[in-house]
Amino acid sequence: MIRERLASLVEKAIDSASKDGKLGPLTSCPVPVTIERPRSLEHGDLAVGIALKLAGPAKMSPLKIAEVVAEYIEKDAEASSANIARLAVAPPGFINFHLGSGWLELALQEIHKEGENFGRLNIGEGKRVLVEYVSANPTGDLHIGHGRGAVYGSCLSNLLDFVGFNVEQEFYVNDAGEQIAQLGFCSWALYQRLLGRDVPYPEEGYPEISLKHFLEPLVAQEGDKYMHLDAEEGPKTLGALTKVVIMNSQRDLLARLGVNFNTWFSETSLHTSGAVTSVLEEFSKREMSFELEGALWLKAKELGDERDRVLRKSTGNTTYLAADAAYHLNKYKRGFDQLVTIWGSDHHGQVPGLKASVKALDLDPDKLEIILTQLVNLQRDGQMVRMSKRAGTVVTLEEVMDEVGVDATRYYLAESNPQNPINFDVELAKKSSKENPAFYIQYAHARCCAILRRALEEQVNQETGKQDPPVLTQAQIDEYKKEYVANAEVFRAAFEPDHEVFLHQKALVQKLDAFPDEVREAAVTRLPGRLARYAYELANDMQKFYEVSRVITDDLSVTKARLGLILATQQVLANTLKVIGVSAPERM
RNA sequence: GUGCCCGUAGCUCAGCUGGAUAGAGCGUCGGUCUCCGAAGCCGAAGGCCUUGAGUUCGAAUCUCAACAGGCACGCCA
Repeated sequence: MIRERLASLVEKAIDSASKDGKLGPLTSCPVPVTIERPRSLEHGDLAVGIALKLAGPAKMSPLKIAEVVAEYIEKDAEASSANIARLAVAPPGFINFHLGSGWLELALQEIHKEGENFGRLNIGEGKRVLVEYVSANPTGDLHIGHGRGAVYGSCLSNLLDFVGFNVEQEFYVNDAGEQIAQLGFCSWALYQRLLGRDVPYPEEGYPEISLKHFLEPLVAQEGDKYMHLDAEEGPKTLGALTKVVIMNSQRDLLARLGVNFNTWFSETSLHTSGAVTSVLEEFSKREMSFELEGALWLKAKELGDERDRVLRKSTGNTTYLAADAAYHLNKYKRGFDQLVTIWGSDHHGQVPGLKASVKALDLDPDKLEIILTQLVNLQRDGQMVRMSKRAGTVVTLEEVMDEVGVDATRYYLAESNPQNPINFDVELAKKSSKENPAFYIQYAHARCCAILRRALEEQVNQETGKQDPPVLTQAQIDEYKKEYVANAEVFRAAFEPDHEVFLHQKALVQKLDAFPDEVREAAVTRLPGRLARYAYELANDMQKFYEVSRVITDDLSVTKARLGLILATQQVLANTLKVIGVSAPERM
């Protein structure tokens, strides 16, 4: 908020200066003004590097431009009333602002006004967006890679919702084709074996050990009622049953991770409804496909792919791409304004094919955004854990969550950017689970709550040994909350003249104030992990503030002001944690 | 071989659309609780941003090349 106001002041100054002919050939500000945060405190609270960007078009030295712009800002009546304490030009051409406490008071008031909506934006304008992610085969346990996609997709969905999109989250169930047939054979064999019939287990199938825990409850519940089935019906029936068991287990596990879907879209339904055949007809109607050697091909090369792709094999079976094309056509037909598809990076080879099929159907390719999440290398004590599905040595997501804790797992996966590969060391994560960032942030939140509780609770007087009454009553707190909204000046008493102390206080408020900017940045770059890191920084600033500023004091006006600051901090921490899907406990 | 992703402190990661002295956490070492939660705070050590060119006022950031790692290159899903 502060930055926005400042940016418009700077822009205004540039406009008037250029109209006065003070900026060479410029007649208006050609580039948007962005206010930055200087790294070093010596450079002030905020800075603008616009003069450096204007140097080219204005044909003047950046320093000179900065001086001119600074002069115009100082002339501006609004600027002088806006409580800028000091303004300085520094080489190579920065304009640095030192802000007075008035800005800070307004920032705090804003947070109290908005409450749980502080940081919420409307860049989505209510547009409907579908986020598809995880989309694992229902043939086994989810692993850490799925976990990453799940957490990323979930955080992105929360974030898009927070910035005003109407978000739906969908899991595409790959429940058709070869893999599910394999599941049928394996589960049928395993079913019989569990009930004592000596049949061989398919050698090429999923490892027996990775399927066993899904079949066991099934056997316990259903008993031997399917034992009479033949070699055709057995795999079909058991496959279908096992699929449901696995899907339920995936759903439950994801829910534990805070990942919840609106819809589970079945690939099979695309085949049974005729959507796949109809999309193939659509391709041929548009002359975007051709037959060669008994197979049906998509003319993908014409549409930017490096080669053409098979839609229907010479066996008559359709390919994965055909189903995917049908699926995405279905998404478009459902009327979303934006489609976000999140895939593991091992599927990046499919991207051109999918994009080509979208173009071939004359759908708007700009609506479809495909985001790839890089792989997670699972380590244990620095040693790479080789993941082999065949050997059954996959470490499941559930095991990781059990070992390192749900919040820590979620935070760790949320924090990283999807395009970077990450190493997840289970032992390290476990070891540091007491000092991990998720804990630290939650601790800061709990501490804010503790301060409020402290104010409301009776205290044992250390000298007299008797109970002292609470410093504040709930009625007073309620009264204060109204004041926080009504009058920004109540916060003035929170700040101290002592420079060192004030720096910490100011840093905290500035960080709070930056939240909406962080949200915007995270949303447009599709990097919700920024907010995870922001939460950590905010927690850090809160702790530093806490060290030097006593909240509950004898001075009621100071107590009131600082409590307002603490409540604002708690609010923003809670808002951030909500987006990244980590719980915000009141005590721990 | 081709395409995509990546290479920043001992380890795990940030670094926004090129901008001021490259930042955190963990780990290491040293301080700090008669006082709102010490799961905290303060300080120190730790860097040829893989290498080499280029673009420019200015590059960890953009371009090209090399080197190293990962993934994908099917009428598999």
